[in-house]
Amino acid sequence: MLDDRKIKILRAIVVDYIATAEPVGSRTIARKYRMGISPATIRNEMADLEELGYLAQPYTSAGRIPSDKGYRFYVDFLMPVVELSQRELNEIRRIFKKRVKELEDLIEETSRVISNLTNYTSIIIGPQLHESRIKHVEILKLSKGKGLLIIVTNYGTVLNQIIELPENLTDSDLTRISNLFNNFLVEKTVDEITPDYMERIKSEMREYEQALDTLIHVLIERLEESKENGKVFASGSSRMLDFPEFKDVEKARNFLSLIEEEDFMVRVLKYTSKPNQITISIGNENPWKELREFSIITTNFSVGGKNLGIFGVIGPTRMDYSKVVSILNKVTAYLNDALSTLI
Amino acid sequence: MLDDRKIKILRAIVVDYIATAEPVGSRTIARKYRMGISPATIRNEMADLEELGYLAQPYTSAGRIPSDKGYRFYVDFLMPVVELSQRELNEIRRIFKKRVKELEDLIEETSRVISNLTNYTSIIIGPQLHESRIKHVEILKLSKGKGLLIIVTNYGTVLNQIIELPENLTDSDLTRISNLFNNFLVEKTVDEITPDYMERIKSEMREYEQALDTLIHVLIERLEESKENGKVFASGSSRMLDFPEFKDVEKARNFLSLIEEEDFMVRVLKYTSKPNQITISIGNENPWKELREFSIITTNFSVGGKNLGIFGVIGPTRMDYSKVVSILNKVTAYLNDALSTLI
DNA sequence: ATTAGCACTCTCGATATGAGAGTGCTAAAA
DNA sequence: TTTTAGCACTCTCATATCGAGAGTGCTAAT
Repeated sequence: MLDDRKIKILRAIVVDYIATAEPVGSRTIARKYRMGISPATIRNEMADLEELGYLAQPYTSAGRIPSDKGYRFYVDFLMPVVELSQRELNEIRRIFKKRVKELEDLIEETSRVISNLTNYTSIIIGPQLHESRIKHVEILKLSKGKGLLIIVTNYGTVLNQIIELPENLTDSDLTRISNLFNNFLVEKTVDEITPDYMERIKSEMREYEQALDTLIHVLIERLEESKENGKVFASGSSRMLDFPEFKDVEKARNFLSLIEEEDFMVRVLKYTSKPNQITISIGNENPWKELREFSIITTNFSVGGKNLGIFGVIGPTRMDYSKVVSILNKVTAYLNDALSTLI
Repeated sequence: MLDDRKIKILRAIVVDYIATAEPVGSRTIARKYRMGISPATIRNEMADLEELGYLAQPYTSAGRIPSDKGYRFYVDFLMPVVELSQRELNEIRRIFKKRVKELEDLIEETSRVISNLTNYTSIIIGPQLHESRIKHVEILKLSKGKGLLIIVTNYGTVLNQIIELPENLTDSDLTRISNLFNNFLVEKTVDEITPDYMERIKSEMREYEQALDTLIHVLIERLEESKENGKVFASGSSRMLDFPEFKDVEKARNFLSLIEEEDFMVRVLKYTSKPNQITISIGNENPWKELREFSIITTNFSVGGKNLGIFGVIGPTRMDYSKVVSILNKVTAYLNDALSTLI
């Protein structure tokens, strides 16, 4: 294990590098962090730390920068808990004081605040409906042959889907079918609504067999989809171009295309996050080589203990971990609170 | 007016510059575009064209590049109509063959195709509900004190809004209120639902006066909002970094922040577009100085002659205007068609 | 065990240089 | 009168050179 002095030096390097993005030299540390030992001694320690894998040197005779392992050590053992400033707190509160329209908007706003406060890119996966309960089902006729299937869940999420209806179906037929669906589906969780279960509806109403066939098919497909895939929002990807890490346009381009690939980002967030805790994934710890130079910090939000969605911050490995963690902590608390009173 | 030879030269310069992003010299034109006149003659003509404001010189003794006026002339008089390739046609058809879930998804997909095919950034304002008719209103109880107001329009768009309900309201109260709302609102256009009109509902049901008060307020607010503001989608902003215009990170950063500002982009699209035609706005023709170096091509989509939304492509003034116009034309046709059968 | 001293390494910014592309002008050719 | 060849000139851009500066590792002294 590292001795006390090595730890102090490692901490100084990580902190300084996060702040300046410049490789940190022995002289800087001695002067700026008042270690009480000479640069030469620090140099020796730094050589040790490099050998142990905590530091790296961009090129011979430059200062040192933290390696992924260095950041990991910092994150696990050294990172301070920072208090948010009054300004930051106000900004968070402001969002959650506004009256909400839809769940989705609240979540989108949340993503925006996180990005504003951290200056990194924020990504959020909206409500996943796994454990939600059906509140209401409605089938409406829009025009000849076209209808709209509407499903409402107890989280206030509304799914809808344009469907084809047999032209001879009357309004009262539709009402009967709607009622039947409601009888079968209301208060069931999305997970409980299996194709098998739905087969029973068909036997209830043989007369509409054909209409029900497609209807049920569409409904199941739609629910299946919403189980896993909440909508994805990303905010503040342009902010990243402020960091020296992206002064090279090629790198900026790669990062932005990555963010635009929603499916990929969903997989990343899902893989990275663990329920009810903040997880930090640093550089090469990510199993995707495209993310080798990024760190991802994720957490989830929930209501009544049920996991609803995931959000995360992505930035260069030289990330202000402690600030991001504080902000995520605070925002999650507010969001969970808002959700539980909202619903 | 320009004589024939000047026009030929101007065209050559615009075409070449759009393709290469390099200032075009007299020699290049003589060789590549086989004018049958010598570079010296071309030089004289180019000097004239510059004096007339159609060309500009990035610096003394570089080649010429088109000015905004030059592009404008090209767009108005010289631009060829290009046929789409089979590949491009297929890509467009593929999108519109898929079964649609919601109107919004179709629109989002459309935006994505446009960006894919043009390689520029595509922006789209989703359905504005001005002239849509209310199909159905539903008020559901989600939990104690919380409810959900759902409004369905004849375009299959579903608005929803979480609301507070008096705790003592029973389910049958809600049904009565829902029915009342439906009686008053169904088949009305969004524009027709004014606060005055809604006052009459209250007089119908004095017993629920307080509940109705907030309910009506929320409903009107929600409709008001949806009249103007469809959701905004942007696709392919990262693509822009491929253009040499953005090799400077600072410029890339500015562009991306611009795109992220949805409100601004909505204003731009609305100001730029004219109903039922493709409009092209070049560089300084845009009244916003932030857009001085960009061109915007917009058009709108509609169903049954009613304007539903706007979409546009934004890119550097050195834009492949004819290609973008062809693609927008084709996509609008397909989209309008899809919308009319969808609804 | 620590540190001063020093030679050495590497980057980075400034400066110089030359090739290349292109122009405008003049004078000759058509 | 119009076109063109020729040429001197301008400006950019890529490359090379150079020195300052920052930082290191090693050695020897403390």
